[in-house]
Amino acid sequence: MIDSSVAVSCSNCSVRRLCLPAGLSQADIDRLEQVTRRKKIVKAGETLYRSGDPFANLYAIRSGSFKTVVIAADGDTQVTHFALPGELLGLDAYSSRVHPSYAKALEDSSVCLLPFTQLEILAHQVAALQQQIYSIFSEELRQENDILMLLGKRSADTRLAALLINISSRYSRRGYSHSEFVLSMPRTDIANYLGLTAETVSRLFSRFQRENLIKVSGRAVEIVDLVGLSELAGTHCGYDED
Amino acid sequence: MIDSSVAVSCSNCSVRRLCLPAGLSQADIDRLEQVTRRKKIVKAGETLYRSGDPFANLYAIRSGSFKTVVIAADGDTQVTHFALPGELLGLDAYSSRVHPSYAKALEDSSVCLLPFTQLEILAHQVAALQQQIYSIFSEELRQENDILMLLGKRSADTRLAALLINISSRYSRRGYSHSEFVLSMPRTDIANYLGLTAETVSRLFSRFQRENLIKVSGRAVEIVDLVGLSELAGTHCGYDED
DNA sequence: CGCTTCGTTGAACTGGGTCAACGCGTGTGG
DNA sequence: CCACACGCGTTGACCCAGTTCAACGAAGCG
Repeated sequence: MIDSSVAVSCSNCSVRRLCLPAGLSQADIDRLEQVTRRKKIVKAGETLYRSGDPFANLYAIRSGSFKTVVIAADGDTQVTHFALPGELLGLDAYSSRVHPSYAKALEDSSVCLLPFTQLEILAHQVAALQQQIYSIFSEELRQENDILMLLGKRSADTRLAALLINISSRYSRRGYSHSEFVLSMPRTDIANYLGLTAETVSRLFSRFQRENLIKVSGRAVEIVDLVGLSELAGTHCGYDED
Repeated sequence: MIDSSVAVSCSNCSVRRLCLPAGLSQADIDRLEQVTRRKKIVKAGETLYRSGDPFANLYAIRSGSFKTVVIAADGDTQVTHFALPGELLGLDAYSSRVHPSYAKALEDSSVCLLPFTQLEILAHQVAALQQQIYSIFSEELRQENDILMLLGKRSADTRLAALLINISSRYSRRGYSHSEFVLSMPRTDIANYLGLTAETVSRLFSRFQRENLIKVSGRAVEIVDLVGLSELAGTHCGYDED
């Protein structure tokens, strides 16, 4: 499973500016690389970790994308995140020492393993890294607030609009087009994430297209009227659009 | 606003076992107390911090309760937490250095101020405290997952049942009865939190009483049939029932 | 090819929202 | 000390957004 031939250093990793704190010296980066050397390839549909797995690593996504899913006692599931390159998985496992959710690759993906105990030790020595960890935790909490807001009281069209804008801004953040992208997840996952049904999501895609907000062809999306879509979404949940 | 006469040491604080990591030495506790000496009284309806306030402190609730609320760009609000004694407020403000939500006291309350920069320094010196901070962050994320699950696909009765069980277990954790308690928040806040309307919540309280799951009288709740209520809630979201 | 998964669309149904009335407690001012 | 108002909770009647059920086309894959 673990392919060390994939090993690429942090300093030339395509997502480095998202993973690394700004103020790290070259020496610090070198030390971080010692900790993060192991990479892993995960094929589409494979799980990165399962619910109940012992917590050992955080995972930084280098390429591809994942969904994280929690399973209720009655077997019902809830998609809690769509994770894109440069984002971190596994933070919610620290306190219980067990992953409360599972992460499944939506497409062929590669991740960087961050053994948390080693990271902890390094963070203890490098203040900037420590702060970066706090910052990631905190940012994660803030984003959850946005999702709560979305699921709490919003109509179906608002939810989908907000998701599209969110994903758009996250793609643009990593340097890709913010107006054209290919969703890596099926409609059912989008529906589950938004607390809707796949049918409703499908109808909304059609309606958005009819209203000239977007163009859709399967999973390929082009945002035609960003302003209109943002208005629908209510501007909040725009996250950080650099 | 800040009343230092309220100052009580951590070592005899009634919620200490919730705030403090297990493995702290007396010397470490003494040092922590240096950092956490300032207390604040917040009357019912007053805000502890507002959305947009600069991030300076975390707040540990000593007594009373709070709701945290995020405000969307369009002015719509979402209650994201009900915080009870022993719980921590303000973690989501670290990354942006600004509170993304506001916290309002649901009843007369008192909190303990934790200046984060000082806490950070201390945590750097005391590993157990560092781990406790990670743990609290992580636990917070895990709990958000549960709430997401709730708002995602659950019916109204399931949501309310899950909230009641959640609150019950949190009260029992701090040593109070898990079967009888007084909700400190109005119906409208419960409804907002659960993504429902006050009318629906009210009807559900009535229905639960009719079905002999609970007894309600205004905000006073007695859980009559915990098993039945748990089944309705789907067992998930039971959190930690010690 | 046939089979399965995915997306779309239509038609009918329903859970929860909306609107409106009312009751109860509390606080306030005459 | 009472009258009145205001906030909060409850209940009823109606309605609609989104679900459910079902059919069907398209795309990926053995």
